[in-house]
Amino acid sequence: VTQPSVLDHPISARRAQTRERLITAAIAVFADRGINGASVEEISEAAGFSRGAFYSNFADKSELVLALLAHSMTAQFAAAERAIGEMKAARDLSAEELVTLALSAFEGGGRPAREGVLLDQELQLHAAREPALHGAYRDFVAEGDRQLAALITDALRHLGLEFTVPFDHALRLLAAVHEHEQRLAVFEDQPADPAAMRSLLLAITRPSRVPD
Amino acid sequence: VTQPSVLDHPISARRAQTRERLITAAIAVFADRGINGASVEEISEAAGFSRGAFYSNFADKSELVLALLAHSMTAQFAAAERAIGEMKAARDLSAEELVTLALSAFEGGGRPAREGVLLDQELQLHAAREPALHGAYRDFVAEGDRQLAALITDALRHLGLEFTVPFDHALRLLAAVHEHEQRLAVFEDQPADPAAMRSLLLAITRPSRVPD
DNA sequence: TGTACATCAGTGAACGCGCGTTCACTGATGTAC
DNA sequence: TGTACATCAGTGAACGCGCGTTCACTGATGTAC
Repeated sequence: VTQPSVLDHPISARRAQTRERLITAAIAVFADRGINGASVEEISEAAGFSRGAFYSNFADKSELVLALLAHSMTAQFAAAERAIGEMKAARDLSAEELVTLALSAFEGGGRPAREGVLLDQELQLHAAREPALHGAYRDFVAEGDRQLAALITDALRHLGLEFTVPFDHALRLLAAVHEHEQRLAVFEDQPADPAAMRSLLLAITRPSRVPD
Repeated sequence: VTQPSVLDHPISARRAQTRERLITAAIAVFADRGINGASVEEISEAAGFSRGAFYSNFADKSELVLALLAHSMTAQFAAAERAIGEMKAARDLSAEELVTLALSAFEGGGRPAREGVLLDQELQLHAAREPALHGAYRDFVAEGDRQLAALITDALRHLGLEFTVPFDHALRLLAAVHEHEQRLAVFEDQPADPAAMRSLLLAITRPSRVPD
């Protein structure tokens, strides 16, 4: 679903920067007010612009949401790249630290945890309600899974482990548990407790039979 | 957090019924419009009343949300009871069927799957944004976990299985995976694929050493 | 059982505020000579 | 480099709609004798 931009002109650097600032502001405002609860005024003001500037850059509020989805995707991929790098550099991490590191890249694309979790949940709900976004959201998830698969494969090799269950099941289990813990952590004062994740890892991995 | 009702009078049967109809309507409207996106008019109309009736029964929209949270809790507990009954009656279910049966009682309290999932997610997000609701929501989750623990204990005994990981970790893993699959199913046309759940169960259970 | 009155539950019109969106404008940036 | 003009990006006032909430009212239910 390619949404035509407001203008077909090549966008100037100044314009791109304004858009970027509006999107960044929207992330924060959406996270704490909700997509429906956030007003165009709040977003514009948080970005340091008037409402007019908003409408000069986005056809309407729903185009912003679309842009934000795309932005989240990009941010997530960048965070994944970064995580791969960190993982390769890390030498003395435990299995669940390594896996949590990998997974963390996939919620909120490296944003503050609470904000990223709430925004993702908000976007998911929004996409669920708009049939037009179902396809886009599925692609988003699928691509995320693909990148996550690469990361986890690396991590396992690095640790000398292999899964005792089919790889794609393992992936879904890890993602599910990570998401769940992150969501509950929003209501706690301390960060998420990694104990359940550790149990899961112990249960679904074993030393690799084929050392490299 | 005990919210005082609009009136302190004992509520008449008629009044109770109106409240009930408004709450039922609100569940459906919240699920597909979002809590913020649903108007008092839509809700009242769906229940077959005027807006005035709404304000005769709830101080304002946020009191309705509170009532709905309480209602969800009650519905969930009732569904849990029912699930226990069904489980005791069932004789020839596989392990993951039994566990999925138990878990299903805990999302949406026996409502249509899609509606229940969306509403729960909506309530969670709402509670996350209102610091005043954090405590109530935590209690809600804690009580749910307690009931789920009872259900799962029964199911395991029935199946002659025990967990290979600490019981409360197992509980969190099961809940996490179930939630995750339910949420993804909203975007698919078919119901959730139980394969990942099956893998999880295989990985974290073993035949019980202490037969009864 | 019937009548007179009091209270209750729900109606629907009205109000005012905030929001999304538009638009005539102005100051900033870019271009041509 | 400087001036004249054209285009672009953002401003802020204005508009109108929909929403939450209020309230004077009416028909329904309950009570007393």
